[in-house]
Amino acid sequence: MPTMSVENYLKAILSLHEEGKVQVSTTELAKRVESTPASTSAMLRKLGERGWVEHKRYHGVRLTKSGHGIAMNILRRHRLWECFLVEHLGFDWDQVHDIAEELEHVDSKELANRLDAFLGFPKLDPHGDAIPGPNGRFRSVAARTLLLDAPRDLELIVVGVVDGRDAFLRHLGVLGMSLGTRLTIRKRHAFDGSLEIQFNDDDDMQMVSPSVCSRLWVDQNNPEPIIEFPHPDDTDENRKV
Amino acid sequence: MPTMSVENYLKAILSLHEEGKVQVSTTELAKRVESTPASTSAMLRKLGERGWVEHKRYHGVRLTKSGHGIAMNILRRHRLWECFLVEHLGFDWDQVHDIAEELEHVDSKELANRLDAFLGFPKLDPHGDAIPGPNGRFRSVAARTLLLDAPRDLELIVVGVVDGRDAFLRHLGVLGMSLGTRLTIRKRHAFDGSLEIQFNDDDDMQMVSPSVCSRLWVDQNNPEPIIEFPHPDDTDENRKV
DNA sequence: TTAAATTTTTAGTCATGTCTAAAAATTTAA
DNA sequence: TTAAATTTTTAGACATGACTAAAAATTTAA
Repeated sequence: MPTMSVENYLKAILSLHEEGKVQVSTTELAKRVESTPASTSAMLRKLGERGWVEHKRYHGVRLTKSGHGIAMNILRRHRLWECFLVEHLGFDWDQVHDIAEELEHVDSKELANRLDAFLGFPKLDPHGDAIPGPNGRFRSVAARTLLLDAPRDLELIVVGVVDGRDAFLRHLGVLGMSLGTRLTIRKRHAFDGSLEIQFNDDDDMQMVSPSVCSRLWVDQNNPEPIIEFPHPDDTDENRKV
Repeated sequence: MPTMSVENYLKAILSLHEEGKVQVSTTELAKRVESTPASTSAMLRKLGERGWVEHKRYHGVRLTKSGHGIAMNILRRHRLWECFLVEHLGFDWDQVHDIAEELEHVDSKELANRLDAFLGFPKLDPHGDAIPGPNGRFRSVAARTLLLDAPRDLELIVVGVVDGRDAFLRHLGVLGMSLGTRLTIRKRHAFDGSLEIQFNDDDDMQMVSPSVCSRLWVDQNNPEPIIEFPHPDDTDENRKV
């Protein structure tokens, strides 16, 4: 039932959450959706009334369970369409964003699920971002992926090294990483393949070279999303395709 | 640039034109777009101002060249998406209308053209309706199609009979058909495969059995649409895919 | 801690597109 | 041809979602 405008606001709040902001400020959100703080303020009141965000005047918003669910769904559809546009229609990965921005609002669970199946249940979109499953959660990574191959926006934990030489382990120490470090890939730089990593313990960002990333095993850290919301009857297992 | 609402009105006017109405009345149009005559009246004023329809107060509307072009484009996208949904996502042909109704408004010529190519430049959608090409005109039928295999909504001309027996030719006479008869398929009945045919000379409708349809050769009658509008630089030949 | 700067909200408009009710124009029928 | 019925348009509201300008609250700095 939410309008396109509402969906865009919820999606923008989600993306700011994903960037580490727990409370999202009105001005920040306005910038993200390309509107004014005044319009955003009005919208936040409405989103609050409908139970999609928690909003304390002058103190920013955060998504509620149901708001988070809606936003994850938009993100899912956006990224599935991006896959389709690149893999099947031959668009370049940098041309598809605006079109997916429109397609994502086409409202049909059935459509998203069938498209998902048609694409072979991809875990990553063409930009290397994680695609939420039909339950509104990011899909699990196959245990022990190389950091280099892991999806963006998913909290990971370092579980092993490919290369046990002292020099490499010392270098890891310099980067502030070790076994057990919790981190999230935030950006892939196409130019040299390096990743921008967020360390989840202190929220620091760090650039990591592809040669380091290809020597680290990671696994998905938290099966539960920060805010829990999935309905018991809407899991990966009993999806209707 | 037109809004979703405008697109829906133009599409509805087109479909009424296709059903033989030269001038479309406000009430009729209101019924088709599921709004009130008052809202429709207001919209018609706007469509007139923008040059998409010709509207004389109290006397109905008809599409202008540019309005016709826009409407044909929506129809094209609608039918291409229906093809995609049925052929690639495995929907039943009777489930796809509402979804295509949303997808058709996603505004990208590039997307439509690539989708068209992906689908193999189909001439018919899953309901047997003709799909307009990128130039905004229905595509030509391959010369001498069986009437049974011809697309809907395209003016055809009877050019031959498969079966020359007297009995068949007499039956044709009873139906009011002969070589040179101009007609348009308006509906396919899934139940028995019979077609509802509109005779373009007198606007009469007639039900024709599939056994008759499979014995008649037809060709496309008028390469030009009733209202001419294609731009010289936007033809089937120089399409960008 | 108080004044200045910043952020957020409210107030008031505007555009789009919808509606109902009433008025105006046209068509139909007596 | 005039009255009745129908169709179409206008008038006046309303909802959504955007904007600018101004007021209120909060944060920062002196």
